[in-house]
Amino acid sequence: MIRDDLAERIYKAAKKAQRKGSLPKTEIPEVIVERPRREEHGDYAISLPLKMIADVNRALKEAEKPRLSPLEVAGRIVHRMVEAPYIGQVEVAPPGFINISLDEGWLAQQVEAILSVGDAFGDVDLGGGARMQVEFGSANPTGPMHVGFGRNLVLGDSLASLLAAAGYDVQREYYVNDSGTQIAKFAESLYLRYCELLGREPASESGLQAGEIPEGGYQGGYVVDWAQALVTAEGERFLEMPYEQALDQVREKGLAIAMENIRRDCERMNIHYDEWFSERSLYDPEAAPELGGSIFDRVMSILREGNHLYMKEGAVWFNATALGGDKDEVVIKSNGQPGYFVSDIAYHYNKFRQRGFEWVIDVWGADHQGHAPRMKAMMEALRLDPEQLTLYIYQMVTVVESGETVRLSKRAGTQVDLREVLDDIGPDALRFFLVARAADSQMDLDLDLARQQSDENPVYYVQYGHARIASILRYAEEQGHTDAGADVSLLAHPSEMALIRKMLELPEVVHTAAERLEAHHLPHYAQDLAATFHAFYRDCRVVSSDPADADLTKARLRLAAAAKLVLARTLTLMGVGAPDQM
RNA sequence: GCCCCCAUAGCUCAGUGGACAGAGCAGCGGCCUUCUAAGCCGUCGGUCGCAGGUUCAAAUCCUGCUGGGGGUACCA
Repeated sequence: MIRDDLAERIYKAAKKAQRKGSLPKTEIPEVIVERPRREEHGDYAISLPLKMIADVNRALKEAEKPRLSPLEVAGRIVHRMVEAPYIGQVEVAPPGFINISLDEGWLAQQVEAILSVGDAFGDVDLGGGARMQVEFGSANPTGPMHVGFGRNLVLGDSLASLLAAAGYDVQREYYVNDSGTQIAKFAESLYLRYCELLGREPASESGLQAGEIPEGGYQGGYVVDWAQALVTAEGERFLEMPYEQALDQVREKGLAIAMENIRRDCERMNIHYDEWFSERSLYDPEAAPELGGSIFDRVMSILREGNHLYMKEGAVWFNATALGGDKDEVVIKSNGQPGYFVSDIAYHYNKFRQRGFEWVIDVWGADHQGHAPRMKAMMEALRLDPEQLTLYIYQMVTVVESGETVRLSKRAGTQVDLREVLDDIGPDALRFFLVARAADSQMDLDLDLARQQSDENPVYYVQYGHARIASILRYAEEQGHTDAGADVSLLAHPSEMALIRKMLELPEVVHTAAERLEAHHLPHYAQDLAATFHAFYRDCRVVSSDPADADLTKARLRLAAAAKLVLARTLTLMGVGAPDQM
């Protein structure tokens, strides 16, 4: 990448200046190459001289030599710089910057370079093929997916795409929480509604009261709908069997409906998982025959052997505080049921020890942030490096409708379904909206505003750019133009150069976004790129009817094709469609 | 109380310790007889929450304060 190469050249130039005696031998800080805001400062700016100046003058004073200005330091570094084909102008600017512009002849050739790389343009090698997992979107399968979870889905999926582009071998996984208290409550609620619809009393041993969703149960209207589906598909047969058996079967049916809903929503969001991992399998000895028992059994014995467990008040606790956690955590509840935390331990044992992921990212909402310290303690207990697990926390989405904050609870049935919003504003606009905000700032989703502004969503601006290029290419073909034998060195117009420059930023954006786990850079770059294309469109006629322009037309068709490719890649990284027509 | 995140234009938000703080939307004024006007051009709009500190340089780092969100369960 140009940015890294430049950094190295500057570093070497500074070293050489020191060797040749034009600069004193001070320590050279890391060379940071930035993209200046202002055009007249070139394509890249280096402020190294300013960072060095204090040390340099201190050393000069000790040697009883005259002081230097940062500008002079910059000049002496530049003097030792080795040329490169991509380097155009190199300037020093007050107070002590080194500004570098790309060579325009080289820039023009990059159109061919981009086209030859094709769909892989934008890829960088940060990961070196390391096997990793992004686990995201793992909503409890006890109801339809809530719109707030859309943020989880979109951030997780875009991160996965970014990391794949950055050279990691990425696996996308959904953790199906198909065991535990929530599922049990959900099954009871569903069973109760089922009885109601059939006008029957719940089985006496259920302890349920007709018409009364139990404490902590699910009140949402969808439970009635799903119960109705059970009635339609299964009739009354669940009432003709013992309660325990009926509850089991109702739970399985309910789970299937919930998962089908979730899968459908993911499909619509253009999210495709490699694996749907069942929590229940952690307790199933047959799921891990090589362990000679369940994964749960295995981690319990590891924890026991590591002296991480103790008894208190009838429950088994994990001693997280001894490993730097903030508080201890219940592993086996006093009723004998395993708590969620032990599932997490078993799950991560499976991820790292059985499946061998080198790096795992769990995408969590801020409402789960309290678990982070215990998760790190868990890694220690499993004798794993805590650095291998990244807990990626995003702040909550609050939904505002008619000027009021909607209280969101799946159990109370007051949530806004993801599907509703998908129907309103569509997946592309929703994805773009959700990915555009940094994960650590909370966001308000004003549904009225979102509906009203869905036509104004910047995603269409970007997609329109792509469609416009497609249209130009179609038109060119109709007019009998091809880009065969094009000579891209004819490209020299400032708007052509600007477009090529912008395209070349994609690898840097991918690098930065992947390194910092910040997907929100993508939509901002996409808008920039589209704007640069629209400016090119304004200034440069691509398909000319004048035979004298035939060569330029060919060159510009190549440029347009490259721009189309880069726009499409950027949209794809966000999971947003790149239409050829609007 | 303690822990985490946030506060930048009317609104929604970008902004690697660097040069005059940006974008979209909203507002105002222009531009279609040639490849898509879902576009382009111009204009209006800022005590970067407040107060200190570090630095040659702070929206950015540190401390305190104010305001908002989340957490602090044998729920997940």
